Amino acid sequence: MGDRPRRIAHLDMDAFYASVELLRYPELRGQPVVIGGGRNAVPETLPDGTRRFARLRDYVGRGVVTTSTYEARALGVFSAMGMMKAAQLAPDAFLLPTDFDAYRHYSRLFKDAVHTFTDRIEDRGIDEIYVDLTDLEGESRALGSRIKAAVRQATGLTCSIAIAPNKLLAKIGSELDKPDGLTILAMADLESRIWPLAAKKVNGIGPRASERLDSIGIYTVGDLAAADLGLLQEHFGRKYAAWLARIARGLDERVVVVSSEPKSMSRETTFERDMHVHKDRAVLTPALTALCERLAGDLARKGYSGRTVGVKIKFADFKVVTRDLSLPEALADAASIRRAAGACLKRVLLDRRIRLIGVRVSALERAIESKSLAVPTQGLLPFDC
DNA sequence: TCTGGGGTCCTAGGACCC
DNA sequence: TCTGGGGTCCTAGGACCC
Repeated sequence: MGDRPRRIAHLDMDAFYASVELLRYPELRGQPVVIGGGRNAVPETLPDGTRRFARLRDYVGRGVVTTSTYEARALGVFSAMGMMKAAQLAPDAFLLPTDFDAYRHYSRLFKDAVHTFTDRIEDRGIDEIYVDLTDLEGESRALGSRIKAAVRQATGLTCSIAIAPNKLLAKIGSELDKPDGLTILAMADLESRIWPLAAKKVNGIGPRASERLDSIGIYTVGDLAAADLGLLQEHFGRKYAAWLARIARGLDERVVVVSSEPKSMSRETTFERDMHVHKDRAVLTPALTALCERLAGDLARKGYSGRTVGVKIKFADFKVVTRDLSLPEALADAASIRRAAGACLKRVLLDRRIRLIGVRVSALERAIESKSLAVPTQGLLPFDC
């Protein structure tokens, strides 16, 4: 193609899960609503046709908030917050269960709508995408408006879009005018619009890096741009320091990746209470088997097998250990995964109560004809020790 | 009343091979 | 009695993202 400057859009659906729920339950519009309850949060339809909703104060368990409406966010309730803590902040907020089938449906609708403009789309999960608009005609703002209108037409939902010279700036930009935002960023806007932002607003600067930046007096992207490279290298290593220096200048060459193959698939579960390795064997062993069965179902449905099986254990103190086992041939069936997982588990010192167990299959290959591979099962099953 | 589930990528050491 | 050096695979842990 030509040497036109790149034009990259980042599109982010606004409060996606919550907004999908409001399509279904319009009477909750304008209310604080939290998504993340279990089956007991399913609304009850009364004889007169009105619905009764669960309230956050009624929640009991170890779940976290998946999404909340802007009204709930105003009360301090955000994604990933423990539900019990959220219930303290907003006891009267309405609570709904997650319904991933519905969210996947709307995800398909909005992505299909954008596909009518271009196929240069990178999937970034259920509610966001990058779009390479470089080869499209039209001024950025007009193009952005048309895409937003198409998404709204297809789904009834709003999204926020930023169009910028690269993915880094587009991603940051889509947050700047949420919800229902449209932001156009050029390199010339770096100093006025990006440098004032907290460093952790940058995709790739998480809680740990952010904390360490704070500790050396770097709070904003502008601070980062002004920082001495040597200082950054001392604290973050050569590679990450170089990356930090580049992003502070708004530089990012990553391309929009239109298709990719999965690298791993996994299933995990957190128990309602921490499990005792011996006393709760009757819970743990079937739970592990069930995870292997669900994982085998995922692999079969998507047509993959894998050569490496791994287990994950999170103890009551939140310490996580993993064990991997690579096999001579790819496998995909539940019994083989279960045997390999059992072999992995024997290498874990199970000396504390267990909060979570998980199973993963990686080194994936497209399963033409997946063979089941016998892993030697000698001795006791895990948890039976 | 803390802290889910499904992913990706990076690092780093050791084994093993040439 | 001096111990080089790639390359690749495997494993474990951890940061980060949605």
